[in-house]
Amino acid sequence: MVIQPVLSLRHTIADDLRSQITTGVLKPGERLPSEPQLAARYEVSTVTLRNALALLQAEGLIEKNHGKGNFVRRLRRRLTYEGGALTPIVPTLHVTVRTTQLRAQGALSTLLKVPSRTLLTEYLCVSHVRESPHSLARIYVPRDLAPAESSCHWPKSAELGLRIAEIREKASARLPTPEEASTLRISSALAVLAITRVSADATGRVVEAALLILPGDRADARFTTHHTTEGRRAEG
Amino acid sequence: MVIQPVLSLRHTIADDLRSQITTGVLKPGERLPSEPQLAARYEVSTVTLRNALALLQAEGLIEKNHGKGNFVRRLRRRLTYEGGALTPIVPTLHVTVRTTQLRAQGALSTLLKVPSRTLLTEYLCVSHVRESPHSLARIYVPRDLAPAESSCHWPKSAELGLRIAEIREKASARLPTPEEASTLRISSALAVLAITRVSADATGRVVEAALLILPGDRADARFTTHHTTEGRRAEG
DNA sequence: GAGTGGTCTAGACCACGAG
DNA sequence: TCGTGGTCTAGACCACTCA
Repeated sequence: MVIQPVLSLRHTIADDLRSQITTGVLKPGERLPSEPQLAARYEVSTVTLRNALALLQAEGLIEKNHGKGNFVRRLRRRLTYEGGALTPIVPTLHVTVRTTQLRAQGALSTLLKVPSRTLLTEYLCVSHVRESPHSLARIYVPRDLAPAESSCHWPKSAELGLRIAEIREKASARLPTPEEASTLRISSALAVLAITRVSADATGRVVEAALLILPGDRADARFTTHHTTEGRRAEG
Repeated sequence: MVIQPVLSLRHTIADDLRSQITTGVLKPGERLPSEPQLAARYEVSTVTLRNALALLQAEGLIEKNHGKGNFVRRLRRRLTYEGGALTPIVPTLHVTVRTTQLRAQGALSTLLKVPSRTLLTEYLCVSHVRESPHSLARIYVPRDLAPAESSCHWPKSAELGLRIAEIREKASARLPTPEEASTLRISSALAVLAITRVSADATGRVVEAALLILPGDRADARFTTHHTTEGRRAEG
């Protein structure tokens, strides 16, 4: 028995604006009337109107720009991260990479199964789709496995992939940190898919660990598992 | 260059309360002072204080109860959904199941690859950990594959699992619908992990489709992929 | 400087829970 | 009935963008 409360004002307003967006009355890229104007139109306070907009923002329908206005988000193609694949990000995207040298420590050394203070190379990657940031990745590789000259891209499957025998991926949903939100230019109320990916070679040595952040409104992750003849059990 | 703005009041207050929770000054299960009291203590308006609490709520640190107060959430063991496994939910959990007969339609018939109006059995499952709801699943099975007498549990691996040759899982992050939030007793600001799982037999026939909702603050999904000898490519 | 969104205030009134 | 959180108001002032 689900109790259905009377819709609050902000939900009513959000529903109205949502239908205007989905029916095309408000077009992608278009600027909404200013908040005081909308508040007057709906005869509510600006606070209530802003609460309504916050709902749409969390759905990824509108985008707020301080000093400029609220805009209907252009429909972005939903991208799919392919789990278990040998390259972490769809290679057709434009990617900005920053390489840093650091030493393993805390959770990072646990993830990579290396002692503290082991030399690592970090690749900080921001992928873009048409000028707008799309996903964020922090990739860690033990220093002795990272090609020395890779200053503008991370090791490709040709370099590291052949070693990989097993990939473990852990997916979780959460809200972005303020840094992630500003890097990806998303609302901090929009859920992100956080994927921790650990790749190991045949000996069990971890050759790569990656932390991927995908905005929930435009990215999925897909995983495929094959079961041969009798159901093979996953190891505990 | 990340711009670091001065922390807003609500963030400052949230940070203070967060540290009180993590250091144990506020203990799990404990009730926080009332909102007017906290507002007076921090010398802010109740609106601002509530905004601070909303941040903690989205992190899963506190729980709001209308008419009772705000409570520190008891630390719940983080559960892991095992991707690719032959049973959709950890079997040790207590599960409430409701069975319904319906006909395929729209997205559902696409998912199951059956014509519209095909007879289906729906299993609506709510799993519990110690009296509190933990995850939500809607599982659909073609009627002719569902055991007729299964009124209180869905087909087990012994019944359906042996048929399964391939499992495809799509994971996405979003905010819960109001219904999901009230069923799972979570804040509607807390991200959930939504997993769509389609299992097919060796002939490619879909034997089960499941929609799983896992609260982001207490559940992960884990996927393991093995690559034999030379890197096997995933099919497009 | 004009217009926009971002944050905050000091209240009001309603809905829920428990005694 | 009383204390709690939920929603809302009508302002104020600050920060950002653009001309």
